[in-house]
Amino acid sequence: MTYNFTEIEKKWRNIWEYRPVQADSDGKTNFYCLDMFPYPSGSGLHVGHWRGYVLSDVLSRYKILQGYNVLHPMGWDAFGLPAENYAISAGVHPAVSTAQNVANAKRQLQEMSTVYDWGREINTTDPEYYKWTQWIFLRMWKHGLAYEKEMPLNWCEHCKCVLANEESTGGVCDRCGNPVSKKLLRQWMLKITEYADRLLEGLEKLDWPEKVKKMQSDWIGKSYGAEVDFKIEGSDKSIRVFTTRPDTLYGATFMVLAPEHELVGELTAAGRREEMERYVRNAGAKSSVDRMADREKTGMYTGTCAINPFNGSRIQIWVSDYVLADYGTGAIMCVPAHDERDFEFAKKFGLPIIQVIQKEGAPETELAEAYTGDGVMINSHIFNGMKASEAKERMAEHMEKLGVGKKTVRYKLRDWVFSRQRYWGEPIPLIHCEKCGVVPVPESELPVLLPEVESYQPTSTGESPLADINQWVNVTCPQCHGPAKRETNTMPQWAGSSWYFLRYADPHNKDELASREALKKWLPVDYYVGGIEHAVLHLLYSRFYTKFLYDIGAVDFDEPFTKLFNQGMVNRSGVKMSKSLGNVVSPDELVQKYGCDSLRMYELFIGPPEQDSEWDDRGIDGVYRYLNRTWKFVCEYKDKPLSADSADGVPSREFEKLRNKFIRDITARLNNLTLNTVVSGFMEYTAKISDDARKWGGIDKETLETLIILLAPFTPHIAEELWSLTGHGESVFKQSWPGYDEAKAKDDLVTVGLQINGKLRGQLQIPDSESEGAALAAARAALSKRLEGFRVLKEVYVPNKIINFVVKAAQEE
RNA sequence: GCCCGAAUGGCGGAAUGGUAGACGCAAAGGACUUAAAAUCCUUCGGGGGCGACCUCGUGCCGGUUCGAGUCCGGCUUCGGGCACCA
Repeated sequence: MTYNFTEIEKKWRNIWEYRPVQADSDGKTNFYCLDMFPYPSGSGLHVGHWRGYVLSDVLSRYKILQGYNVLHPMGWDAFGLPAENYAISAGVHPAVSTAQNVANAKRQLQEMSTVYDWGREINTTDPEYYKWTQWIFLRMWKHGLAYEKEMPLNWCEHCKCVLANEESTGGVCDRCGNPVSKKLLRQWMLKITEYADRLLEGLEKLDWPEKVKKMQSDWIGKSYGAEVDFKIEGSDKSIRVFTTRPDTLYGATFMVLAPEHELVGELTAAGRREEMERYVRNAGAKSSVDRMADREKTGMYTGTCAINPFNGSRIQIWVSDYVLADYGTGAIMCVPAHDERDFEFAKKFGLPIIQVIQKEGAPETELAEAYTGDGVMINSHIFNGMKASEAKERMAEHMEKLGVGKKTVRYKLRDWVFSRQRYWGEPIPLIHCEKCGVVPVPESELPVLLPEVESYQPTSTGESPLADINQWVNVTCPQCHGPAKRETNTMPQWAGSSWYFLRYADPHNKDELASREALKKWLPVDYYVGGIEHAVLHLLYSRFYTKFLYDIGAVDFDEPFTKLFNQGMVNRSGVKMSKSLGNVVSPDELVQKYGCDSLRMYELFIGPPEQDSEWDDRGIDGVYRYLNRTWKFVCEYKDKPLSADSADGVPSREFEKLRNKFIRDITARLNNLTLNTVVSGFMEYTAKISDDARKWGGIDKETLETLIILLAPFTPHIAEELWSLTGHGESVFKQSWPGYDEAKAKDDLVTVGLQINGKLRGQLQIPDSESEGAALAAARAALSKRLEGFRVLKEVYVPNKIINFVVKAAQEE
């Protein structure tokens, strides 16, 4: 009587394929449980991927048993650099390698027996799918959200491609880890900044980890301040700056322009031009990494001055690369007394420092460093004596009155660089006509198919490989029918994943991205499971897309994911599993050796789901042994109900109590998603009822069958087989999640800890309903020896928990 | 530099302010076996005692409380995010 998992798992996988475990009837509450879909890499899935998928599968199966109508789909994010880079390194066409990788990953997922609805499988590289990816882009273009711009962009020489701001972290390419440089290119941009405020406000109502919300709001980076105009001496022009500290305006003793600022050439005095050009060129050539690593301030005086609009003093205009061209106005007013960077710059170049805020009670001495705290205004004319925090508001109003500035708001968020110079992506459905300019491909002609080519290697020129395919590039203009050329850049990997969750609701629709009805039924996503690495990429882009689709009336909700859960990574030797480190554990062998149920349960047992965990090859033995014991236990006792001798009812009441308690605990733990403790709970409970069954020579049917149902979401095969062995013809997933009765879960006797001065000194078993007086009397008796010679100052009684005597030695009095 | 987390046995980890170390791994001893594997039983934070027991113990220093792994203040170390955003 051994547990033959190979046979059992094979058997049920086959049966489930014909009769998928999927809730189907209407009239139930709908529940949309979604995994972040993977890009199908060549190395397949490892045990780290399984972690999230097991979690969402357990949750889906639990909801099915609770009677929900569950949508749990899966698909493939198959366009983009990772897929293309893999294809290039493997020397095969991306379409071929992608298809292979999808097939392999799908096989792995099916070996997990996840309840994915494969009838809804989607693939971002399917023309029927990317037709709608292109459609959304066209709608954005028509609404003025997509625009073309030539500007210095993040360029990765290794990927030979531009990167979005979000894809360049710490000056390094998010994809390949190589340094990013700036390159002047004409690119398509999406005006995500137009949604900055709504993307920020929308976070409030989301049930997401605080960490992710914070990362998004930091990324959007809203700051309140003022724009101020500084007149240029000897010119009628002025320089506009953005500052969050209008209260420090009297302390502005110089200005700095970014090297890329448009006025740099004009303001540079004749004798300094050559040197300035050199400085600007050097600054532009620095990679982002160098620019950040090399924090020593450099800069050059233009030879021109501006006028401080409040006190009329002449202040020098400098150029330095510590000012960013693409934030604010690309120019700043510098208040060295109250800004660390300005202080450093002023010290280095001998520029004046005027303190305008004094820390309350601090002596009036020269500043050794910038003071950035609050305080009282000094050297600020009529504002002297005011608190700086209040002066901020007053002075902003004052400058509005004088007409030299106005209150404003700025964001760190930049527009989204949306075009890529690579082959393996959705073609951007636009046409460049010499006469008509940029013309959209008519919606009726979508999708614009990605042409089949022999050579898809990236070029270094900043142009897509598609530019070489003349017969594809050259078209007639849809408007004037004259000669025109297709846009040859493709969309970034994020395009297809920014809306895929909508398509699952209605994956085969040929007329719309999804029908109103289907969207209404399923969206927004109730539960979204995935890694934290997409905190500001995919999750921000998806929210932007959803808000746009809401605005054009395509969907009637404006946040796509109601609840987000980030599962922790699975590490090995303290580092992330990755193919390049060679520390990847493949689930395939483990399934072969221990079975899918064991691996599923071990993935949960390994640690708290939201925390990173360390993979231990031997740990899986524990759950494997547990499942074997459970198997033997059920098989041994399925035909041994409690005998008639136990008619006094004691054993069945005991089982009833244990059962109700366990259902209560497991349900609570499942709702909390503390799934590691669910597994330990099963181990303890099964051991306990096995012992009792042995003790009494049997176990009641309900207790045995409840165990099987409760196990079903976690270890579906063994549960289904045991369910069948206990004489049921219908799937265990047609059962209902068991309820419990709090009254029946109650213990008659409770164990109470006995303490003296907070230290444990004994235990006491008392009836649950014992009165406080009786409990204290019993406790006093139990500790009588220890209490001798002490005076009891206080007795603390916490029912069902603890009795504490606060005492003092008699002779101390 | 700024902003988040985290710190508990040999290891993964458990513990609504109430009996710290559940559950599992590893290790040691035993049973079964010709033997091994598998399985089952026992032990398993440190120190002390023949012993029922005593004592110390949740990164460090303080505080609140009858009682702190848990709450508060100040550190240390590690991990993550952002990083010249004016």
